Amino acid sequence: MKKVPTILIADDDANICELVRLYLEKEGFQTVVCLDGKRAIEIFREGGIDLAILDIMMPKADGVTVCREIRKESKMPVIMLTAKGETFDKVLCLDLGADDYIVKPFEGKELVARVKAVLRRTLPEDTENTEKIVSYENITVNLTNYELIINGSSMDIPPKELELLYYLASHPNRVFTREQLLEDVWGFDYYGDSRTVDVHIKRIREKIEGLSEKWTLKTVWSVGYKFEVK
Amino acid sequence: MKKVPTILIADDDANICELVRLYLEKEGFQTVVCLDGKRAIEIFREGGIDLAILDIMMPKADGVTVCREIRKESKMPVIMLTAKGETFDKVLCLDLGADDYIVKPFEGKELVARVKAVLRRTLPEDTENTEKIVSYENITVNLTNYELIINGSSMDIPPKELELLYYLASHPNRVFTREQLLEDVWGFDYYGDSRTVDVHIKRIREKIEGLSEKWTLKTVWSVGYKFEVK
DNA sequence: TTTTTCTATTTACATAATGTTTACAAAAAA
DNA sequence: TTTTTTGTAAACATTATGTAAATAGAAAAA
Repeated sequence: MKKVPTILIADDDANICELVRLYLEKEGFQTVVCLDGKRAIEIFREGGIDLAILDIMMPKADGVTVCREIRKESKMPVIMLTAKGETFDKVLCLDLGADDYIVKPFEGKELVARVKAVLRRTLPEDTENTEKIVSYENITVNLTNYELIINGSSMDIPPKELELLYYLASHPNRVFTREQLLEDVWGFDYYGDSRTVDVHIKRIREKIEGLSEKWTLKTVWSVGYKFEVK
Repeated sequence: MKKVPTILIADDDANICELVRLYLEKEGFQTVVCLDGKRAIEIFREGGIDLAILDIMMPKADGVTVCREIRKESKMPVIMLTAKGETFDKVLCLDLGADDYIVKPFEGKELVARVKAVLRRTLPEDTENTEKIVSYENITVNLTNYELIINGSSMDIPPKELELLYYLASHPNRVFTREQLLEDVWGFDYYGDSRTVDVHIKRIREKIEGLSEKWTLKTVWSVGYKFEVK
């Protein structure tokens, strides 16, 4: 359900690259590393990058140039890396369109926090503006606030059940196989028993069944499940 | 329809004052100049100042003292001026609450850039200068006076807890992750343990839970916390 | 129809994931 | 100094999740 962000790391110092890579991968991010600015631009153009960490001082094309280049073509978030004492203007940096900057030497904690903060501010903007809410008659499934409201009162429901319900409800009347649900709700890299879906469906039903004539969680024999709306 | 920011310059060296004044006025800022710390405090108290540039070494009251005095009463941005080689601890400086510091001798470009950067970071917050008060039924969280009033009587609560409560209460029913709360309540440059949030939530709950049916601090499993209002 | 086979539902349980509380140390304020 | 606030780590508690097995139900075959 949640894609792992891929982060481009560009620094001519291989040790720094390695350090940053380790910190980020420990947090579950995917990383791509390169040692000069020219290569960084190539990788960026190939696509698939969610955030770039650019050293200011790099051979072939410095961080400022790379950042400017990226900004010409995209709003992808950028964090600049700068050595302490290096002549560098942080204002220039932010004016360039960089989203944040980190001064070397830095702590892992700080790096990770800044990366996460920038991603939170930039990535979710698409999803934050389109609130993840789906409603029918007297039911509202709100994935933004993790809320399930039926007949005006909010109900307690565990996250996975809510996600599953939201997924089904946001594609009303469409049947999904257990495998599809596992892939779409649990994630492409989830390797588990498809009976798991059944159990979750049951648990959701306990909470919502009989509360409306207009909608229901229906079993489609030998196929899967659907959220049926009349 | 943007008001021109007024900047207070305090330095015992009249030449420096003049230099700073010229740089800033060239950029369209309004300025007020004074030569010692005591006068700086007076001018600050008279109001109308948007940012102060304070030399650390000044007669009557040094920059550190002035900054501390200002911080007692307001969040007005402050930039410290320090001579190269002067014994000075930039950490102390920022801990004081200063927003930035500039080492003499400086270039006009740098000065202007830093002033603009600080204003950009701080002014927009000030524009939300409507009183920071939020109320529901029998609870009033007042961040302006650091007051928490429930059922008409004011309760003792430490500042951080109040800030957290205020933040949550001012976005009712919205879930925040621990990371978001750390960033928004503690500040973007805080890199502490996210369990810290839990502990603060617990401490707030000890003080406010059970005092109303209409609102509560709710845990949203695997997500974070929210201030729920019915 | 009856039987068989396949599929879904339910239950119970183990384990994993997450939240809460406590205790204490460090930092800040009084 | 003493007190209060704040942050951290660890023990503890709770909730969620996934799996397996037992049970029930529907469709297909005899």
